[in-house]
Amino acid sequence: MDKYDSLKLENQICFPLYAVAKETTRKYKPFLEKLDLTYTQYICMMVMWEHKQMNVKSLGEHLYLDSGTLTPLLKKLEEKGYIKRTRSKDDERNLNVEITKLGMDLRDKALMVPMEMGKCVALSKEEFETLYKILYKMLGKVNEE
Amino acid sequence: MDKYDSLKLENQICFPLYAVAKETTRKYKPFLEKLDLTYTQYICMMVMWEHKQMNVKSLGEHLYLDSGTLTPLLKKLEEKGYIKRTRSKDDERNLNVEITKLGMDLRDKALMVPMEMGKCVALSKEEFETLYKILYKMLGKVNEE
DNA sequence: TACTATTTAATTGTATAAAATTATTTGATA
DNA sequence: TATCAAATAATTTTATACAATTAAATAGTA
Repeated sequence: MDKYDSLKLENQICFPLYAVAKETTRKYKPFLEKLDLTYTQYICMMVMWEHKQMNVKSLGEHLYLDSGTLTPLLKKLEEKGYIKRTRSKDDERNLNVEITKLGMDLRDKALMVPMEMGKCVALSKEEFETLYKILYKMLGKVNEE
Repeated sequence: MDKYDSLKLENQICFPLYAVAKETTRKYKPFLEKLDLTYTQYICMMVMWEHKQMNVKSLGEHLYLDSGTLTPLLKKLEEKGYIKRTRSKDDERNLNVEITKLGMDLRDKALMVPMEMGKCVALSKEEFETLYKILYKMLGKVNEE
């Protein structure tokens, strides 16, 4: 127990958070490759599958990402043909993102992803729920103020 | 409850993991700037403060990072004067990383970081410990196989 | 010993991320 | 209405990350 204990990796909560997030994302790769998606593109498609249509700002709020990340990412998704980007007529500052037929078709193939990933996460139902609650609590707290 | 529920962000554990890790890392920035460190450089220094000396491979195992990330990062830390990089004489494949006097001096200033960050994480002692256990369990599981 | 396989860093290429700045459009108001 | 402020994406810059490849050194072995 010395003065510098607080600076040890093992005493920090943020390090395992960082490492688990990174390793988990990495685990997605083989499954997402079959859909020609990266992890960030995948979570973006998840929002689009559900909402069909959304502007960049809202998308960023859903995903905790800003336009610096989203703009190039959305251009790639558009190149793949999964979404369409158009300026809103009501307010030309807004860029509207809309899912395409091809994008919607991808949804059925994507069902395999959470199913396969579920096998990789070795948590009980209770642990899953506990983790879920704590993370969303942190997300609320980290974001406030 | 429909067929596609598993593809909603809110039903996935990996998304809040990803978001919390990202937002938490971002919270570090103002504190780490005072030390002229990024988050990745900081966790790298944490290992060096504790071990004083270590090769790139071990460092990567501690941090879950590979040479593609570490090589440029370590060069930057060397430029700042916090570490020294030298080939091992026993085995010239190994690059030995050693902390410098300047690097060790940084340790006292760094004590402020976990202290300040502690205030930002709104978790009870119990939640902290529960989260800690679950994350390390996942780290074990995600990495095995 | 000569040859092969393995280990270790470094390099290359692609994709995030975030902060800061810029450009355009819209809203507010004097 | 003219001007200023705010909102929204895009751009620029810097720093990760990781997969795949390369290069060098070492270990193993016929």
